[in-house]
Amino acid sequence: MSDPITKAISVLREKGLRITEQRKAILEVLSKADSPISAEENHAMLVASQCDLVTVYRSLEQFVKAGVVELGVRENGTKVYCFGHGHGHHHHLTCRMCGDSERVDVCMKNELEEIARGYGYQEVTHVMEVFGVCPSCS
Amino acid sequence: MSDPITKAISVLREKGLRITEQRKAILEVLSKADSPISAEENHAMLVASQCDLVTVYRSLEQFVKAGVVELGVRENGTKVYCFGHGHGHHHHLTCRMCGDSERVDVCMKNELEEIARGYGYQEVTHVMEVFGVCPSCS
DNA sequence: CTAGCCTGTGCAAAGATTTGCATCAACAAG
DNA sequence: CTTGTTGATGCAAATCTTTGCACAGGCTAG
Repeated sequence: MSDPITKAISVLREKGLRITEQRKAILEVLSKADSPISAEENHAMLVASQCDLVTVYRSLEQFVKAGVVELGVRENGTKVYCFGHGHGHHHHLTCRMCGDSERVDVCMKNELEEIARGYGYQEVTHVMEVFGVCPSCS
Repeated sequence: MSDPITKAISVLREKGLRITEQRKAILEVLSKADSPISAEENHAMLVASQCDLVTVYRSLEQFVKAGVVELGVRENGTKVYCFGHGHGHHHHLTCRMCGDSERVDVCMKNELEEIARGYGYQEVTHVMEVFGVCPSCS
């Protein structure tokens, strides 16, 4: 049960999503990546590209909605995905040269929600990504 | 000189960028918008679509690099642009229903740079967007 | 185990954004 | 004002992502 994939699958089941070979393969790829990856990269890493690229896009979107996968953005706007690894919401510090990334646990969630409430906004969410040049690339 | 367009133009000149009719038109549209807008929206608002959509994409990108325009992201990943209005770096609280947005002057710039430096990262930048449902839409 | 419902998948096509390349024109120098 | 350099533009095409639709297959109830 400590296996992140097994865990993700049970969460998906709870949410009423179906477990298919394609989705298992996509999760498999995600668990092997050590940095957040895009839908295309995920598809390329599937053994023998066993499923359609469109399915990867759609599945990742579902995983994010279900809360088992975290969504991020590259500096150029590309969406990237990674496992939450139990920490849930978090952010990344990504190298704009090599794409490597570090987990950043700082977050202004609370401050932001307070400010938003000040403007009368409800259901507040946010996206944040940090970019730089890592030691190896500078 | 208090005119944001005139100001933007002089900055662009300083940076060695050329001032064309197309770019002036794009800045004009940007100055009229009261919320950040996408490249496509900007193009649609150009009188008689006087320039190619591709040019709008490229020009906005240049404006961001030159620092006269701020880049944001919608919740679905679309890039949006707005004038910095002299406040320079800032963020937005955007309604996910109607697209209206408020300027948010809170920013963790300093904390983030410190953290990034802790990992040995240089040239740190970040993107942050806050989303919610505004009073009129809820 | 079987049947049926309804989600998930693949294909095709639309839509959004980026890139390559030849031509055009802004700007600096003379 | 004229000219040359070099960045900017438009068109076409490639790339990335989303959407529509018919069919296949996961899961629940019997």
